Amino acid sequence: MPELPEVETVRRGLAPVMVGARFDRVELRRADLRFPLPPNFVSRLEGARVESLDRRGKYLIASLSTGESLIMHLGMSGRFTVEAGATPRPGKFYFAERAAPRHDHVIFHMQGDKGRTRIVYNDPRRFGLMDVAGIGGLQSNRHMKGMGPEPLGPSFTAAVLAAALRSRTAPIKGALLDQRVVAGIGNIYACEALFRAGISPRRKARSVSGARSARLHRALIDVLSEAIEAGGSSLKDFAGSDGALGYFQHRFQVYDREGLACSLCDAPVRRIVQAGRSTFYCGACQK
DNA sequence: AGAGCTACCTGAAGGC
DNA sequence: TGCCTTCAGGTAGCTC
Repeated sequence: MPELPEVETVRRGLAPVMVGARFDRVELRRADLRFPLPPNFVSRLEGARVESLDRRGKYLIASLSTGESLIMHLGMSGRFTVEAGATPRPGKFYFAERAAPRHDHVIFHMQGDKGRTRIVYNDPRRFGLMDVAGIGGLQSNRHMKGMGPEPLGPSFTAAVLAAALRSRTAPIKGALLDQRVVAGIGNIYACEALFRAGISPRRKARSVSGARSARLHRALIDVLSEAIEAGGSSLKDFAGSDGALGYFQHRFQVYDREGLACSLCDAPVRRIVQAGRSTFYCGACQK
């Protein structure tokens, strides 16, 4: 489901109920997401207070009062829902309230100043993950290690982007999906940024330098910023944790628009497969 | 080291 | 209606 803008939207939805609140109880429906949850997952969280909720690439990171960090990734189909109020009794009432509890895998019962909330993690495909990094262990965590710069942070410059692309002979589209080049880009925003920059997704990554890399750098920042402002993109059932739908999908210029007219030149948008994934682009506008 | 491929898992949508 | 195939916002882990 989510790329950087969607994860940021989720973060903004969760922060008000998580930060400052305490894990009163952690309910595991199943402990095998993409990976098995780490040892003592529940006991490491219960009783801890959330000091802050941050995002790194497509990961959410809750810093805990214990000094440990809870790391969360939504995979393709992960979703958080916030429910206010006291924990309902299991049974009819609970299941009547939620549409599809079948894939509710982890439930955080939070106790905050203003009352109790349930934060429900639902993930049909179970490509998402949760991990806990020990004190001081966040940077060396297997999921954090080697991740590229934050595209909306100060360390992501056109020169940094060009340097990361310099040694690569494979197509630029695939390089953008490599989280070591820049963090948080997925299939949608890779396609959209390349369109905005007028760069063919088939072009060798190392030939994206100079003015081209500057355009791509700008396009990545612009498209991600605009998507965050729009609350992300809602495909299928993606919604922010408050249930609100993002609307950036209405502004896609190429993604999922095969055969439709390019917004710049009217040529039909093409779809090709690169590294096993759909790429959408305008053959006339992108060189 | 880089690049390509498979695998993980479920559900939706389309063809017949 | 139902069966089958294809596709989906990600990424780890394997080969070459």
